Amino acid sequence: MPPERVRRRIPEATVARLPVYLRILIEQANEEVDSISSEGLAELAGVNAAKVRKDLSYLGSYGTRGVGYEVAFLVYQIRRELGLTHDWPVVIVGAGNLGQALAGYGGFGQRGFPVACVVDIDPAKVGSVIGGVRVRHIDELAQIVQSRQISIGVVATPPAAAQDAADRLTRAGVTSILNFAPVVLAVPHGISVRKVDLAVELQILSYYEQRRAGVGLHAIGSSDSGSGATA
Amino acid sequence: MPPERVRRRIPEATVARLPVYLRILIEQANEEVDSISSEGLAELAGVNAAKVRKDLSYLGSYGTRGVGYEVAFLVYQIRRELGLTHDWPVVIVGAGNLGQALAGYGGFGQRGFPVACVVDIDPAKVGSVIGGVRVRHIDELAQIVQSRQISIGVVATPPAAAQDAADRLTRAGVTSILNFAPVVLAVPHGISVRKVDLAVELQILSYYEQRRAGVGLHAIGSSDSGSGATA
DNA sequence: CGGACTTTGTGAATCTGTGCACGAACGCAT
DNA sequence: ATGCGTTCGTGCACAGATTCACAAAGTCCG
Repeated sequence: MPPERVRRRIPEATVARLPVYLRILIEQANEEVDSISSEGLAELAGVNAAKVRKDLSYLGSYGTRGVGYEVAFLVYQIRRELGLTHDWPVVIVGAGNLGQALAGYGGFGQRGFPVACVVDIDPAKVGSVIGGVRVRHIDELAQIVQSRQISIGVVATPPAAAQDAADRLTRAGVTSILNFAPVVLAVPHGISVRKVDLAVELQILSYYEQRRAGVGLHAIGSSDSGSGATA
Repeated sequence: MPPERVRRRIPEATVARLPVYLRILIEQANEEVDSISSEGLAELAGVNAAKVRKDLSYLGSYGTRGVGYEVAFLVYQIRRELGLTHDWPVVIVGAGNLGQALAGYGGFGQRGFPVACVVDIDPAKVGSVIGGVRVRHIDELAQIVQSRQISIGVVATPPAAAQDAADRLTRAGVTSILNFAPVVLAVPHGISVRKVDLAVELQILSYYEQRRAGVGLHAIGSSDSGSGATA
C-alpha cells in the first residue's frame, strides 16, 4: 500500500462520530468479535447504516463486501486517522470543583489523554494532589507546557477567569482548548476550541420538555437533537 | 398581540444557540445595557450577524429596525421559548467523582436547574451530603421523581451502569436525560437524550491537532467544529 | 464451478443550515 | 415633514449532511 498518501479532508460531522465508532469497536474487540457489518455498528452507535458506511469510506475502502469490516483493523485505522496512535497529555487550568473532578476522573488517561498537570492561580491550592498529580501555580504554565510537549489545555475555571486562562494557554504554546466555562473564548487564529457547557445542554432539554408539555398537540415523539437518541 | 398563537417549530441548530444568546443577554442586562444590535450580539456570541437575526426571527419580530433589540424583552422571550420561566429540578444518578462535582457545582442551580437529589446504588454512599443535598438510594428514585415532579435526569454513573440508570429514570417517569457516560443509551420512544462525552471532545481536538502537525501543508487555520471558535 | 445471498461503496436526491444581499421600517436631525 | 443613516427581517443561492437505492464485489453452499 502507498505509505504516505495525501490525506483527504474528513467532514466535521464524520470526525465527531468516529470516536463513537472507535469506542464501540474497542468494546467489540474485547468481546472477541472479529468482524462487524455497517448494519451492526450502526445499531450499536444509534445511527443509520448508510451513514456508517459513508463515514468509514473516508478512511479508505476497508470493508469486505458480503462480510463487513474487520474490527481490529478498523480500530487501528480510526486511531490513526484521529491521531490516537500516541497519548496526548493535557493540562487542566483551574483546580476548583470541576478541575478536581476532571483530574480525578480516570477516563481521560484511559482513553489516551493523561492529565499531565493541574494549575491554579490560587497559591493556597498549589501543592495539593488531585488524581495523582500535584497542583502547580499557573505562572509555571509555559514552562510545563514546553517541557512536557503539551498541546491540549482544558479550561475549568470560573467564567470570569476563563479568557485569561485561554490567553495564558495559547501564550504558553497550547494549540487546542477544551472549554468548560460558559463564555465564548477569543483565541488567535489557528487555535482549535471546543466548548462543553452543561447548562446549555440542560436548556436544550428544557426546550423539548416544555414543548412536549406545552400545547399538547404536535405529538413530538422524536426530538433527537444531534447527540441524542430517541429509540 | 395574539396571546396564544400556534408555536412554529424552531430548527435544532437555532435551539442550540438560543441558550448562548440568553447568557450573553443576561450579562448585558447586568451591565445596564438596554439595547443591542444583531451585529453586537453576534460579536459577543462569536457568530454571524445574519444568523443571529434569523435565529431571533423564529421567536417573532421583536427587533426595532434602525435600533436593535431590547435586551430585557429578548431575555424574557428566549426564556419563555426555552421553557425557562420556571425551575427544572434535576436528579443526578451516580454519586461518584463526576456526580459529586456536578452536585457541588453551583452553576446548575443558578441557571434554573437545581439539583433536587443525588441517588446512588451503593448503600455506603447513601446518607452523605454533597452540595447541600443528601445522597439517597436509587430504589427511592421513582418516589422522589414523582413527589418532586422531576422530568430531567442526569446519568453520571460508570459506563457499565449507565443503561440501568437510564432504565430506572424512564421507569420513574423522567422524560429527558443528560448522559455523561460514554455509552449509547437505548430509551423508549419520546424520551429526549443528550450526551456529553468528554473523551470524544478531546479526540476531536486530537484529529485537528494531528492534522496540523501531520503533513504540514494545508494551513488549516479555522477548524471551528460546531461549538468552537477560532478567531 | 455456478448461482444465490450478503454487504460494501457511492451517485443522486433530499433536507438542513449558512451567508449574502436587499427591501422595509424605524429614529433622528434639520 | 422630509430625508438620511441605521438595522431588522427574509428571499435566495449555496454548502454541508443525511438518506436512499443500487451496482459491484465478495462469500458460501451445494
